[in-house]
Amino acid sequence: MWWHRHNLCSSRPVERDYSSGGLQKKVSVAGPGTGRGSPSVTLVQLPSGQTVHVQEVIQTPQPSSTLSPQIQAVQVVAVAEADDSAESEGVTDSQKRREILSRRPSYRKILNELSSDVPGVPKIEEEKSEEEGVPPHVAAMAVPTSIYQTSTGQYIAIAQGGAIQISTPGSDGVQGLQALTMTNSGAPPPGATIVQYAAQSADGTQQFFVPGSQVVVQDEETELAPSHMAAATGDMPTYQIRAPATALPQGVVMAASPGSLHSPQQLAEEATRKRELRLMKNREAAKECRRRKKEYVKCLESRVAVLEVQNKKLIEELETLKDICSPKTDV
DNA sequence: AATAAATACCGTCAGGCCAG
DNA sequence: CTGGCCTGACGGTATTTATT
Repeated sequence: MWWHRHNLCSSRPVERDYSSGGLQKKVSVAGPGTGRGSPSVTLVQLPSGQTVHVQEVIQTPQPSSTLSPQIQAVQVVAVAEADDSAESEGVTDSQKRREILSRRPSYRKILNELSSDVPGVPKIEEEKSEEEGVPPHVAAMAVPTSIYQTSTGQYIAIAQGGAIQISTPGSDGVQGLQALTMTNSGAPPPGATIVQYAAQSADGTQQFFVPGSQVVVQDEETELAPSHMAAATGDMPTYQIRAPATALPQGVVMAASPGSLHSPQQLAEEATRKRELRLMKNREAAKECRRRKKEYVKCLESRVAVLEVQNKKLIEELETLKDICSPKTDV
């Protein structure tokens, strides 16, 4: 069990919720004292119910150490104070809590600030690393206008210029990345099939039928269109992109180009598509955010370890100096 | 082995922040 | 001002650990 004050430099009231599996364990931190020149004292409520005073102490610059002048240490100066019920009651309501809570700098910012102070601390890259989701790969090839995720977890991105990108997320990143360019920029014939795509990858064969602006992406498990499935074999996943029919099976993602919306149904479909896209992006963002948070916590924990060692050394040094300055006098 | 508790992880929502 | 990004909060499931 661990708990931190995440933003060591923050003077705002924060509340940490280390909930897990429906059980909530909270560390409530009330606002620090208002005294400017003196160290600010903060009330911290531990999961056990104990309330402690936490005093923030500005570290003095130590050129020979790994500390930076901005870094604040957290010092527990009193333990087991009686609970302030009024204070804890005030934060139970979700609405009130949201009002109390305020934004803190992102983990990337915080960690980068730390890393600029401490050479040993690695920075969080501004760009996503290669093992992160689809967007980096998509952006590397073409700016996508539509991104779809199939029920099998594969991503399909269709760019403005007609490039189609298929990616299969694997355990350590996106695998089986493939791309093709549409050649049917002219008037599409009535019907579904315009472009067929079949690619042999490590995962198997993939097929695509691209009918102009409005497309349907689906996999083999939900529905098959035998007339278009020239190369569909076995259990290999198959996607079909074609003009939308009437009813869509579960798992089908509808898409329409923004310029061709007419009926309320199309508007609803567009809204659904936008929502799906937003959810997908947010999903990826949440993953990335959690990864950064983990990295940040690791960084803090390593700093704690370093500071503990340093503290120990300083105490030993102090004891040695004491012995030197005041040698025992035998009586 | 069965069960409970703890922990880890995920997707979604809400809302603040910020560049354009 | 707005759209996109980021992240806390929440509720859910899966996995691990402790207890009986």
